Amino acid sequence: MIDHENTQQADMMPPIEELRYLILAAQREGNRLLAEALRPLRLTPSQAEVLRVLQEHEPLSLIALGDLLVCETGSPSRLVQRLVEDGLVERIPSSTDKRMVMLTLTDRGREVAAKVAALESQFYEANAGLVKDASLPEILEVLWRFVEGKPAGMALARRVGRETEGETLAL
Amino acid sequence: MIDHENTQQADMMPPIEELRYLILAAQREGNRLLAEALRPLRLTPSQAEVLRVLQEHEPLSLIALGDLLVCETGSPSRLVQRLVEDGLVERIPSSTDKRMVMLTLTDRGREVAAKVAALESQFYEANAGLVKDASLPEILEVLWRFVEGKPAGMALARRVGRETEGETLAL
DNA sequence: TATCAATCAATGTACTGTCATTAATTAATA
DNA sequence: TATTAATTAATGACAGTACATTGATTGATA
Repeated sequence: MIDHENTQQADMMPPIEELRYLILAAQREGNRLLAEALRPLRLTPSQAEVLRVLQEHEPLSLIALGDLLVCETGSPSRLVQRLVEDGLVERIPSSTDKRMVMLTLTDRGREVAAKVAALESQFYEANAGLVKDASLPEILEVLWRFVEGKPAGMALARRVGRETEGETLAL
Repeated sequence: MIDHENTQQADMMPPIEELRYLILAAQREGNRLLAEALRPLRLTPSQAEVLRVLQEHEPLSLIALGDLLVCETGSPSRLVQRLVEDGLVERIPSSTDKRMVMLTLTDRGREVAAKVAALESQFYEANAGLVKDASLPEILEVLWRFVEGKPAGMALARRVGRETEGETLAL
């Protein structure tokens, strides 16, 4: 008999569905924690990601920034706009290609980015205990398989630090 | 010497940060895939979650629904509003408590919910291959540890199907 | 019963995220 | 060179998400 609808264990959610919702839940709650930690800096998690990416890769055009962000797919114009208004990021029209805008951190942007990095380190340390070192690689592997080739996965692939090796990227 | 800032492997992202962004990326891409699959039904993933929860737990007040949703924290008034407008959900003012509104699926809502369930099954089957059965329990455990006690985690805990056992819940 | 606190739903506000479209510019091709 | 296609950034539209507040109702307490 097929365990289809109403057997003894009826409404038991299948583990794969459980995984889907756990990923959703973890993302939401992680974001909440991070948002709270970032509030004193008056930054949202997405804005913080922009600062951190610029910190490590500036100068970047809008499209190049977008290719490094996990938090957004399209062109992050509006995300950057607020950071410019807040004096953390500077937009310099490219002289060679009049379509492009080059983004750099202001001095204040650099200071704030450093604070973000420190906050994030704290956050990671606080939560490192939840993951046994042994299981971490397996978890990473599964998640990588799911996102590889997709926009957010490709953005992350460009950022995990294998840039200098150059063989796995093929941008 | 502490591997602090600029050694050989300088900008290597720590695995815990990699995990954070992988969870973000997986959530985003999963949502995108699901949104695409749901488009023929003219439903968003959040709306689909409401239908599925109602399918298994109706009737529900708005607040009780909110306590079962992973996709949202507050009261899902507006989320439900669209489903009512589309004729999938019905709102019946409670007679015993005039503050409450009881939500049920319409006949069409039940049909659509069944289609959603079928689509989701397809989605899970298509992606089941990514997870080795062996590693799934470990992954679930890690994610559970992270979300437990938090709103989204509690919502999910109420839904994974251990309701009838009753010992792990303590709502 | 009268008062106060808690609960439920709704709503305002701001920001996020996705998709589609537009305008300007550059690159490719006839 | 002239035309067409592709690229870059910006923007409009819409739904989602978070947090705070409001108004009505109910429950608890004096």
